[in-house]
Amino acid sequence: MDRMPNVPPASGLPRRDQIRKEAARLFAARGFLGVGVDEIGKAVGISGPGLYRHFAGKDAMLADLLVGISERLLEEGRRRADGSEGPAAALDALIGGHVDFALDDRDLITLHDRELLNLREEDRRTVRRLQRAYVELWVDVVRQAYPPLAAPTAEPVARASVHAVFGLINSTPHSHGPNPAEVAERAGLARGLLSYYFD
Amino acid sequence: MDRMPNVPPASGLPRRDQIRKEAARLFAARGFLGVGVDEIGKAVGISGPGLYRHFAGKDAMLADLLVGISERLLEEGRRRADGSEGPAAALDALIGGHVDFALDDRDLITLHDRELLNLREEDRRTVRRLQRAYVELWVDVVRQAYPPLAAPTAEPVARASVHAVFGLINSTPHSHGPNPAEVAERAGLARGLLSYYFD
DNA sequence: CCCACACGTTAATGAACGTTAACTTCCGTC
DNA sequence: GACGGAAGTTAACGTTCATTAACGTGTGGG
Repeated sequence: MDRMPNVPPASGLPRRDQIRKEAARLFAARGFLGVGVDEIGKAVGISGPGLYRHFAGKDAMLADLLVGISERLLEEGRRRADGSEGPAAALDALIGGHVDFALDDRDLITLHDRELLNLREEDRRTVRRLQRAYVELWVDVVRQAYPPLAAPTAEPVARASVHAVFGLINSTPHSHGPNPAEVAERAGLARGLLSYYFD
Repeated sequence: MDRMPNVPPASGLPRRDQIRKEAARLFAARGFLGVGVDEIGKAVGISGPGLYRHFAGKDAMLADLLVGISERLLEEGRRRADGSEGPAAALDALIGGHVDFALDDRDLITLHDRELLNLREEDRRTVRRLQRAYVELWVDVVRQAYPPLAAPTAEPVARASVHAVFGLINSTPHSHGPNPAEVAERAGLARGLLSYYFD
């Protein structure tokens, strides 16, 4: 019986990373439940069941993607905030970092808030915890950067402002292609939104 | 053979509206592909296939929901903008209207930008066209309300601002329960974001 | 009275899908 | 040079699910 040969990755990426990338692309385009494992396999040049050598299952792929992006957002956000001098610079660093993610990992940003409900309960808790910590980081920095928001009663306002900035930046992939000028504009808008509280 | 009796709607709503409501709730909670027709049927007190007396299929339910909310948003937005005196009042009216939708049809607002990709090509085009018209309405009003944004080069900024306001208002259902105070706060934030361009 | 029709029911169908099983191929190592 | 494990393959399994088929029931107008 003749069978298809075992052909190596052929790309520079390790197979596991290649799977991550293609799965993210497909999930973003048609939703987690709208994509079959055979299709993911075909995208990386292997058969569907072949994926099980690299991930425990389809659920595990989604969990890997969402936990990964959440961890990297938080980690990089902390690194940038800590490496900045003063709250204003920290805020600029956070904005820049988030914009970078929205550009480089556009698919993951899309999945990040759309496919949470397809995670196993435990993974969902993990991701939510990371997301919460990331928001907390932003809220702290914003309240330091804009003293009026430091008042206890202004906490919900600060939180809502942060969500508005996320919505603004994250809507980039939603609209047109990766237009750097437009993205820079959005970063400027984000600063503008927050600087409103200076008046 | 004994069978289950035919029991009438039992609720004040017509069956079709009852199905709309429950389907929206379930789709919002677990995603279009994550909900089976039997489950929707059970939620309204009939069997799964019984739904086919009211809708042509599961796809048709989603299409009905998304086209419906898009039409109502546009229609009500136009009514409010036309009924206002001056651009500033029109903008306030638009914000108020959108907030009302986010409160009253919270599930639909969630679905509106998450389940587009599960529509048949034709329905997707219809919804996108309505969404685009709604955004256009907002952009026009915003540019009239804030003269600096009327400049041709400021068009992308105006558009991004509108998306930011949507993100801000629509994130309400994402977070906690239906807290009127918080929603009012978000409406205020939305005005604040835009009034930034007055300076 | 009856009968047409709206509105249900249960059973069956057929396709899609995630996962497991059994088997093959290639390569680095002793 | 054998061999063990990593990384594939195809085939099969069991479920789930949307949809259709066939059949029943209540009700309002003739």
